[in-house]
Amino acid sequence: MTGDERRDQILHVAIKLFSQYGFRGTTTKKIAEEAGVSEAMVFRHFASKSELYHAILDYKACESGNAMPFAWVSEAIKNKNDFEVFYQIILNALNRHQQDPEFMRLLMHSALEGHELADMFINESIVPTYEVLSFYISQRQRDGMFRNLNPKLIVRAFVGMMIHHSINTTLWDKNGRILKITNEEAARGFTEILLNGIKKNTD
Amino acid sequence: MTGDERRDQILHVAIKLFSQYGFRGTTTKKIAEEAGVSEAMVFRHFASKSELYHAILDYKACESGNAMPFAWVSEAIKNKNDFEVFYQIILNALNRHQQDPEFMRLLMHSALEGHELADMFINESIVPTYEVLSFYISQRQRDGMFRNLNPKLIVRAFVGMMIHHSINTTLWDKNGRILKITNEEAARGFTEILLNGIKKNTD
DNA sequence: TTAAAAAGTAAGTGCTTACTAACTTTCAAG
DNA sequence: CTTGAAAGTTAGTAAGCACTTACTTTTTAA
Repeated sequence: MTGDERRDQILHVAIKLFSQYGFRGTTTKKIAEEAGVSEAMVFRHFASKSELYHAILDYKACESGNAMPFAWVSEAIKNKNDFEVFYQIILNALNRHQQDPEFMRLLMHSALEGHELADMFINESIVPTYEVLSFYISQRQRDGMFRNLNPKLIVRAFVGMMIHHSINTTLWDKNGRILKITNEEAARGFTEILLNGIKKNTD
Repeated sequence: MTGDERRDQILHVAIKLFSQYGFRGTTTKKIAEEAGVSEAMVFRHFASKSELYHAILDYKACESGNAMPFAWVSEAIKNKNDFEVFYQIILNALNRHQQDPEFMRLLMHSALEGHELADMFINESIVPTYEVLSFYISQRQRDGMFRNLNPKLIVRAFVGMMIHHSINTTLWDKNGRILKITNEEAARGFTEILLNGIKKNTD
């Protein structure tokens, strides 16, 4: 195996283990074992355990960060298609989290252990969501379409439904013991509840 | 200091450290240091580190478990006072989590590390919430007051707003950089959104 | 007053950890 | 072929871990 291939393989093993056991809970020995090499090889590719963690940051930043947030709903935002705006954002998030459940765990470990991944995610994903959505909501309030609730509170309710459902389906209730539905159904249901909850009663 | 006093003190130090650094991330040496005793004293009171963890379980179970879930909203449920039912449950949860932010962290560490505290919490707190509320919701749907959405999905939306807001205020957005409101305002806002979101449009 | 029980400690044990030095194997270019 | 760099290993190191043993000090009750 070439150097780059091996480096990549070790990185992926590390992502898997860090997401399962956290940074502190993962040993370099275990990483080496799972990668099928000696521990010394891990340290040939990554000077230290925490450099390995930072390599994961870079990798994850490249993988998801360049997704140009909300470009794909800008059309719906422009057309003021309320349902489409919220439905697409939820559905996209649920699908992404389901495809990459490791990332959710990695994120939570990082948040609890106080590493940078959590900050990175908040600044690059959560904060923009709050900004874009609360701007859209206050615009629709000025249009007289939404009731005058605190826009940030509405976004928190929205993000809450979304994240909590993701965490449930990928972490605690994997087999759907409490609730088993498709992402489309969930996205539709949450969007309906939210929109009816904040719309002015004009119909 | 008497034996019981010392035991209690060590227990509380352990709760604080486990909630901060997780089970694996907390050393018995650190616990002893913070308690101002030698490490041997920790092992005199608790045979092992994991017995110490289980003592915390018992302690937390006694502290919160006997709270007789939903006794205090049974009146509102009987009277079918929708607002009061949801408002009281959210407000109570937000206040409890704010008073004891350690518990949220302990819970999340436990969920990620696969310890029993998370299961305990889910079975004794989350599952009953789902049962009581989805029963109430389907009853109100039969009354023709709520729209026919999946009751469990509604509860998930509800719990999502609640838990996510708690986690935000106690973990990530402590100083209210993203959103700063009182628990009463949050509870009122979430309840309004949810109820308007699921009510039949008869007004 | 005294003896024994309880509270507390110092100094370890053997194992695991992140990390390293010194060595061997593989393999493609000259 | 041969040679030299890259891929790989073995066998460590010092520090840190949960946990123990053998000891000293303090408190309490007869």
